[in-house]
Amino acid sequence: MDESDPEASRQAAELAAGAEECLPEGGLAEKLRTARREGRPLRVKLGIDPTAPDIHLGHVVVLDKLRAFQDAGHVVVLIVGDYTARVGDPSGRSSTRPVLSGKEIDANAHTFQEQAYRVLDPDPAKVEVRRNGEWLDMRVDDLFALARTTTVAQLLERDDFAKRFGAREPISVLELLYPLLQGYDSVAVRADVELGGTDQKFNLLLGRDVQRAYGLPEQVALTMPILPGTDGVQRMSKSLGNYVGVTEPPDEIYGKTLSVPDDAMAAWYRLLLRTGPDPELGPRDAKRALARALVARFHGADAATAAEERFDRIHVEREAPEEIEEATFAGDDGAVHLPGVLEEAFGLSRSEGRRLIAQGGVRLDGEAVTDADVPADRLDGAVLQVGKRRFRRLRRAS
RNA sequence: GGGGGGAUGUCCGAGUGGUUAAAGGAGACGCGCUGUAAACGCGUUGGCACUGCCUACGCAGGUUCGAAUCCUGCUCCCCCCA
Repeated sequence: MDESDPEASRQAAELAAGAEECLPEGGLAEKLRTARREGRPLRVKLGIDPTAPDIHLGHVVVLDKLRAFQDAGHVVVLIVGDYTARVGDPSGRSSTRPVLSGKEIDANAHTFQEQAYRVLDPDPAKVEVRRNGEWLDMRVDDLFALARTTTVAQLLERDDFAKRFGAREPISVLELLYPLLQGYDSVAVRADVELGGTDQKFNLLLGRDVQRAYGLPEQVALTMPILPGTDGVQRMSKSLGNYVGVTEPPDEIYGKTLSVPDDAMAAWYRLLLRTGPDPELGPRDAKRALARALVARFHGADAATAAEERFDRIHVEREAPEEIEEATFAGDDGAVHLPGVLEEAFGLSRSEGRRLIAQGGVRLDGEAVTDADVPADRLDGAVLQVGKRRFRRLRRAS
């Protein structure tokens, strides 16, 4: 390899820091040299799925890396997978995912972009947003040409395909086509680098084959480690419900972070803060510091301090928070049936409310309620609490 | 074209005529404990002003004193052979 440009090698090492893999070996430095020679920035691609627009911390790991490329003067190409989404999810075993309308995709793409810009530099010179419908809405001849670039055996090498094929589980033809379509995106936008989680490794590498088939230079595939979700085991994902969204309020980000099992804490530190925990701190304080740092990142330092204070007040001191949302209840001067109030205030079903009362999970001004019927006088102005973290101040409806 | 298998509660999954609102697990929720919305233990987990009633096992009918379980038709899914 050409070592005449140590600057490129240095920048490549810096950009690949924290990545799981950066393939091929030396490819990134080579790309940087080429780009410099041609006097242009690298085009760094990320594909996004417009069916689940909310960005969570798992995305942030990849977006942070994109940001690093931007800061080094390169251009990020976000590809909204509108066309692939319109086709619908082919694997839908139990229920077919509803095919999104153009309007929904627009709305989702907009939301995604807005949230992604909390991490990315929104400077139009540094980010380009494209829809793959621009080029995937192709003629059948062109689709045939694309399909010819790859064999079924190649596609079946992908781990999850291989497993499903081995287990005699269904794989639709459309699913097999997905990696090709994604690869064609790289052709269309002339990607120099494509990012993704480690689960994307196959697709990113196949993109190289597709590019080569179209006579284009092959992209570098850069994969980032997968962030475990709040359960500490499975990858963070919206559908698994173990995610922390970047637009969530400070208290949610703080609390959810504290609920992460200790085992996963090191991964969160490494992937989200790019440091380790302070070795002076015990696990509890290390996790609190992590939670503060994450809230501060998306809401500012003051919000982080405030979120911690509220958390301590509710969970450590077991007191009601200072500010409580109000809820009204209808009642004359007699007894009020509490399950109805719970339904009104928290959206619980009445049966659920009854159960909670029976289990001592409902409190009025800190005292457990034992009877489903409560005098109206006792409710007005009182704090109604369900479990540890749901509070409402009651007001009689006038 | 032929043959076989399947659709059960939020999810996975047992149940093949009678204490079955439906085993078990996961998830969720509550209580206790605590270092926290962690871990662990216990409990709850269709709806309804609830010692009762209503609605539920793909959809629509039927048989029966009685059906998730049997029959008929329909819809959808999977596998094998060609």
